[in-house]
Amino acid sequence: MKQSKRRRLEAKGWKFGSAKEFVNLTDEDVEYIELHLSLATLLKKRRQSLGYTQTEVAALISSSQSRVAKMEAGDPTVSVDLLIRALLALGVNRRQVGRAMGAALPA
Amino acid sequence: MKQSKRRRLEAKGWKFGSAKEFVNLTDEDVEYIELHLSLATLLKKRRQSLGYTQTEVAALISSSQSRVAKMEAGDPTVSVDLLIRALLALGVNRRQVGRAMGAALPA
DNA sequence: TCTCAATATGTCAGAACTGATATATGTATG
DNA sequence: CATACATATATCAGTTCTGACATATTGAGA
Repeated sequence: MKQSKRRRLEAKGWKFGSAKEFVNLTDEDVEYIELHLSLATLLKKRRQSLGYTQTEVAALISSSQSRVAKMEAGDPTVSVDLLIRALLALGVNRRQVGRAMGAALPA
Repeated sequence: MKQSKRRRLEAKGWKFGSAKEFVNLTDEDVEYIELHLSLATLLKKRRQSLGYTQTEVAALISSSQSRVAKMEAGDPTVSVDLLIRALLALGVNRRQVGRAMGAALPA
């Protein structure tokens, strides 16, 4: 896997295994992170296309603005479960969620 | 939504809101549960097609046989994150995971 | 520049999830 | 039937995730 891709992911705060000098991501790890980021990206796009603020979305899903911000930022402390629940709350169906999961990441 | 579908889901142990007399699932809740069960089904099929036991899969993903059993059974205490990580560990890529998420449930 | 709404970042107690363990229930084979 | 292996179910302490809160940063208008 590409160095550039690693750095892009690490910048979000993702860290695996021994963070000694250099992170060692397996292909599965990368697959998981990219999937996570794909959902984060969709959430942000969906919210914006609906014209909602993060605060409004937070209310919709009984969460908080700060957590919605973290969701959209691809923060590692946010679970895929939460991302999916947020998307469903914004009217995305599971087929669309699945589609997004497999989509290529924006550069 | 159909009564039969509700009962099928409730049987797995899924409960929402006030369990007073009758469960009240929103469409989003159902969408989430079905997505969850779709992944559980894929995991079981994938494991079986690879000829692994639950114990072997557990070792692969640093988990336990009992948790793998719960994963495959669609137990509500299993997160979608864990299901996805298990699938990735069995060589399913994120596109395939996404595809499965949107698939119709077996009757 | 100042203001203000939106978004981002850091922290933490409580809630949810996890692996481990024990044990029960299959389900074959001898 | 017993033994053996696979799977299911229950429980629980330790870990992770969560909403809430505080605060910082950004961006657009006046």
